Amino acid sequence: MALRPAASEPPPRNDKRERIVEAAIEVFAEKGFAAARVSDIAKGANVADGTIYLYFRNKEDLLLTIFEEKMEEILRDLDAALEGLVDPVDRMRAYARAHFHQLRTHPALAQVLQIELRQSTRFVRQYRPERLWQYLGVFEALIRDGQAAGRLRLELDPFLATWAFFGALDELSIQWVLARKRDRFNLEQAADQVVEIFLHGLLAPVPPSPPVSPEVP
Amino acid sequence: MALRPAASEPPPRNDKRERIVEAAIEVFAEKGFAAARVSDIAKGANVADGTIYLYFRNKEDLLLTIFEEKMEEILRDLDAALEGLVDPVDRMRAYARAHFHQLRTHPALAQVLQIELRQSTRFVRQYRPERLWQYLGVFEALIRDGQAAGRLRLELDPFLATWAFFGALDELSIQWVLARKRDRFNLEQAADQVVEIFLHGLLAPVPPSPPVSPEVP
Amino acid sequence: MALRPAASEPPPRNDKRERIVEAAIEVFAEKGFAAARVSDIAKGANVADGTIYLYFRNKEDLLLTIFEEKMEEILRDLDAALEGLVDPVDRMRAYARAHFHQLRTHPALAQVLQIELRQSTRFVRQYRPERLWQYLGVFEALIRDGQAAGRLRLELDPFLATWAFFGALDELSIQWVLARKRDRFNLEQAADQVVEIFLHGLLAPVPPSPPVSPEVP
Amino acid sequence: MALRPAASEPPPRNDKRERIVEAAIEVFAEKGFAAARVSDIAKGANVADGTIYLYFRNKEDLLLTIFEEKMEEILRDLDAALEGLVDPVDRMRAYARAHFHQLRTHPALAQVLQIELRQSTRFVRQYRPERLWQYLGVFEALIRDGQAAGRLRLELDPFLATWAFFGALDELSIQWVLARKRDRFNLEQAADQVVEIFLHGLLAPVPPSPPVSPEVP
DNA sequence: AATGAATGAGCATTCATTCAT
DNA sequence: CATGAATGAATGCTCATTCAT
Repeated sequence: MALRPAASEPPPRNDKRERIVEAAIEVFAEKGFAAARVSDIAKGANVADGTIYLYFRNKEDLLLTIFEEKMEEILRDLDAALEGLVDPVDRMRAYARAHFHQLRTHPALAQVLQIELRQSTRFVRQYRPERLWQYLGVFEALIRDGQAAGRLRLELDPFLATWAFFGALDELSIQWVLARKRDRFNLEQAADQVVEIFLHGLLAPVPPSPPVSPEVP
Repeated sequence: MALRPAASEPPPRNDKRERIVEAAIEVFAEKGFAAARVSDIAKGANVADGTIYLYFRNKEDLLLTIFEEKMEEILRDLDAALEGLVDPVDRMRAYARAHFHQLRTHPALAQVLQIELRQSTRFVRQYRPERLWQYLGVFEALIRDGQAAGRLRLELDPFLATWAFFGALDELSIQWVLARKRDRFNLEQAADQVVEIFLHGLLAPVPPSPPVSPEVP
Repeated sequence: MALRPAASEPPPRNDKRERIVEAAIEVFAEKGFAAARVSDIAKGANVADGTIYLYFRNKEDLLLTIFEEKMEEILRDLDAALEGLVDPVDRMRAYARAHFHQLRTHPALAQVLQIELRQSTRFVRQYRPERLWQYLGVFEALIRDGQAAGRLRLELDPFLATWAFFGALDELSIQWVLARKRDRFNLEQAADQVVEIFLHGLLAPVPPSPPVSPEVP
Repeated sequence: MALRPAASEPPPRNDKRERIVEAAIEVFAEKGFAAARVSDIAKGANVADGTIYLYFRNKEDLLLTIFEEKMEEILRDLDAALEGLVDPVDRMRAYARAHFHQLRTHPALAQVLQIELRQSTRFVRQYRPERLWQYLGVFEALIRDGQAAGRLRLELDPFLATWAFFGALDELSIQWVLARKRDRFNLEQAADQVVEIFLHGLLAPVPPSPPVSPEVP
């Protein structure tokens, strides 16, 4: 009698649903949301077209589901990455690295979240992406904490700073995703530079006030 | 015999073409690129459907044309805004303000450039947006100049810094475009804060090195 | 331990089958044959979708079964209603009343037999509704008997008369079924009037031949 | 050289629309409304599928349009057939003959109006078939006039009588339409018999009161 | 140049039916 | 017998684009 292994992991309870989601990520990434055919996704998942509609209301629901479920995973990873770090500077760096690490390890998903999701009118216009706000909220909290601790400047609006930081990461992400030669891009280094900019700014430290007196002989 | 007035201003050489472009901006902004019907644009421009195809290859070409032509205007405005400013800091501030000023004065166009343009698979994937690079190039040059002049830190990659800065502006732009209550957002202030962050960073200035406790002998 | 009552009545030998038929009548009547989903019927009958196919070949077979089985009941009722009546006039009146009584007491079934059944291409075009002919045959026999007995006019084709009578009843039935305010309609009175028309016709009796001779003094 | 008649009738102003209607009648009659494919109709009319939607909202609209427009023609023909006839009996006979004449001369249309139209949920349940009421109204008025003139019995409800008469005609029409061997059916004769029944009823005239047996002393 | 009627490719979605359990 | 998850065929309709006038 075949014993199931002492339930270490629950067996893929919903094999088909999972396969559909994964296939959809691939197809959306490859062909774009609008051009993706439901039947392509079904083929990719090795199910019948109609099966998709047992699990998802329609094609767009599938896209939004990818966002919801994958963001949840990403949020968990982010929390794990920041765990134990208290210094805002450390947390900021870990945040940026986690963002880019996710990107590198799941490029198709990244493509979907970065590009395709925005093709959904409903997502961009009507949907309130709670998970995205949680994601940003982690950064915003980090800034507020840093301000409270006196480590970060009080005169900067945490809300603006958060969007600016996210925008910077996001733009670089998009460029990386779109870049044909992704190697040209060092994501880790990019993460560090962005953090560096946001921490210290672009300005060169004021040179030790060059002796004002002219070099007149 | 009707004489044309002594060409003081070039007569609106192509009235219809212009009307189509403007109508397209409005319709794309309102309904989104995918949902916008060519016949809606034609109606808005007061021309027949077929007329659009005398001036544009297809619907997407119309979108790309909006990008090309409007970016050209925007670039001219940007150049004008930076004219005479030499200090990288001044130029950076003027750049951000010009960016947001454009946004406020042409919200429908902003909506199209920020949101709808990205719905075009071709734009995002195949098109080489030369004009966008010019736009970014102005900022990149500014950084290189600042570095050369010793005003900006040399260890930062101008390319990364440019994308990061543009991403920050862009993200805030999107949020402003999508925000229902746009008043809640002060664009001028946002511009200054973003520049402030990129110049000085988020870190609070190191407190004037609290007397390190004297090297008491 | 729950004992079944000493089989006074044969236990509903096929509970499920019966429930499916009744549910189908309700669903067909409410949503129409075409719009009725098999799963709706299954839900109404509290069985699984697949169970329906253990008892019926397909959805249309279910409709035809309703016709067959219910017509059988209706025929029994009709026979009972005419039992003992020999005079063609009495039988005709009883026939019409039974027709409309059935209508009033089983409106959902009436809706199905009157309206939905005709939506079935197969029923209308290919099916030879034996039971319907039996139903009509009762009337036709009644006419032939009446003719044989000298009570009814010989020059009228019993076949045509039967269809005409049935058509009259049927049209009034449809109107009653479709009428929102069914009360406005008195079915018993309608039955009597239809019979009256078919018995005596619409013509006013010739006035007692007004004394042909002029009232000349 | 073929001269067009001095613009007596406007040339078929909308060739395509007309062709679509005629093709739809044929296809609906042949395959039934539900089974009729829009592309079949388009093919029959020698137009592209999409062209149908320039003239009709959808497939059902096409069906209802057939009803509306053809009933209008039929009503005109009916009026013409009754023109000049004043006696209710004459009018009744002409009505029945016109009904069946229409049937014989346009069997495909008859099939659609008799059978397919009833397959349209919307027609049967929601639509108020004004044209049908006009058609019936002609008969109802005829009865009222006859009653007013003392020719028809006052105690019969004109409304019921109308539906009964229409039902009789309609049922015979359906049988004729469905009959494979239509010849077996003599429509003119059927018309006359139905009228005969509705005028005089089925009852044999009371035999000249057989000498009630002599008043034997 | 301008028109707008006509075209027809293209695809998401439904739901009756099946069949492994 | 019963289940209900899975199947996949089948099609009405839209709308970007064309082209005869």
